Amino acid sequence: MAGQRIQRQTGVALWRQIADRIRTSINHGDFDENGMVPPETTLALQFGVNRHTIRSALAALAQEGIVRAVQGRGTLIERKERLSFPISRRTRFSQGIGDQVRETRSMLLASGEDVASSELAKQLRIEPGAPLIRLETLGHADHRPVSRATSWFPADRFGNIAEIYRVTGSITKAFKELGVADYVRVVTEITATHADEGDLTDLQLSPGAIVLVAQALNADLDNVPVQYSISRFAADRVRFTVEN
Amino acid sequence: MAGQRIQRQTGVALWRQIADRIRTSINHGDFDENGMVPPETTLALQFGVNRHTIRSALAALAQEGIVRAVQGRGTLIERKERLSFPISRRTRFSQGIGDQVRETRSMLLASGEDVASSELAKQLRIEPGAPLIRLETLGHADHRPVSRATSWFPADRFGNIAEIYRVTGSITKAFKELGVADYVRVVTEITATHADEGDLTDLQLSPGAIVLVAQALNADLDNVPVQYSISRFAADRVRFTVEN
DNA sequence: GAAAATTTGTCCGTATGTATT
DNA sequence: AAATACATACGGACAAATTTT
Repeated sequence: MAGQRIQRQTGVALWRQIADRIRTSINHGDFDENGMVPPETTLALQFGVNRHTIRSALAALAQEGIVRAVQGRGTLIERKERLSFPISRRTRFSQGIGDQVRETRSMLLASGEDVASSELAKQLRIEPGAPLIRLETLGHADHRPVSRATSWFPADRFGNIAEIYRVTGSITKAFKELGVADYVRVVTEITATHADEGDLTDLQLSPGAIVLVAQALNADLDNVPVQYSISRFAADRVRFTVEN
Repeated sequence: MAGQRIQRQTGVALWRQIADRIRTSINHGDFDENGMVPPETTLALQFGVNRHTIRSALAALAQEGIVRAVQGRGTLIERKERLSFPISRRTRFSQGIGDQVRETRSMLLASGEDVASSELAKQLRIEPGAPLIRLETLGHADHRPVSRATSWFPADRFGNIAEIYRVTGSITKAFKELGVADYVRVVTEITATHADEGDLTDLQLSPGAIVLVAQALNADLDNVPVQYSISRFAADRVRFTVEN
């Protein structure tokens, strides 16, 4: 790992740039041999900064719960994770990552009624202005938040999906109760952007963090659209895989 | 667009957080009506900062070529773009986006020989230590850089692919000359991270910018792996679409 | 065309945060 | 731990260019 250069006077403090890179390295498995981060003096040399600056970066990571400094021993890696989300016709939140974590949980943040915008109407193949149910959910894996999603459902078919979801905590189960035995992913659109205010609080991120945004359309087995959703994933914690 | 809150003392300067949000809003089409950004005083009020801080943010965006300030008139939006990259069995760089831009171009930055790491060997289904050809390429669309990629090919089959690519500027054509009539995408892995030093120069980004990273495996029609590549896209300029 | 209002550009000074030594 | 240098953020005042009245 040679010449990790860091840029000055870019509006991002050196300690934060370094913290971001160390976090990435940890998730990439660069320090797996020892289970700990290199000594502060080594890192200071590598990044070309003073040891105090490295200490600020490690303090930030310790605050996030990613590392833990032990006097006399070093800085231990507490947690590393990047969950793999397969994207396929059968994409679901919990099933795909079921073998990677011990516990997945989904909670309802809010729900309400919207009218279809022209964009939503086009996707769901309904009339603009038609009533929709909106669900805002937060997905956890092993007690860590990984994604927040907003989903829209045609109100005529799924008028009380919010209540059912609140009880079951699963879209798949809610669909089943409402007569949709199965559903498939039609298309997924993936972009990346900086975390907004809601991401920072809901996903417990720090400013400058990255979110992967997946806009997805699901349809029932008759190919009638049943759900359009916009999900925002903490980019540090996930990867998407597309198998063809 | 209410209450855009901004976080202080997080290691990320206010002007950079604000610049990132305005860039996102521009790409999202929030200011399409006038083709310009709201006045500095309005933005200062919205973000709850001094006008000077807004000016720093807009100066950064002007530096990127995204906006242009005109005294007395306002701050005009110069450019917004997000190319759509379909990911499927038939994924290629130029063909998928061919209808979105006037000109695509690909250039060879560097080439060389590597030996297969354990990870690369596993992906390409060859022995670790086997010789590989490495190509580093830069993809342009309409004279703007959009992606930089590093690709590896088994040297026994594709010993002089670098030369052929240098002439043709196309992986597909190079494969054809080397006896691979057609090839398909086996799997794509998508992550997002902050731009590194190479991204900043090659893709003309500013620090704190985001890159979408696609790690892809291509195989010939006998399902023998022929290429493993890691491509880094300027996240502001692209979106990936997965059709199932 | 002239005046007023709007909007960006530049200058001053002060306080706090960041990074090095 | 303390001193130093630079970046960041704020506040105010005024100039310059453009649009509106």
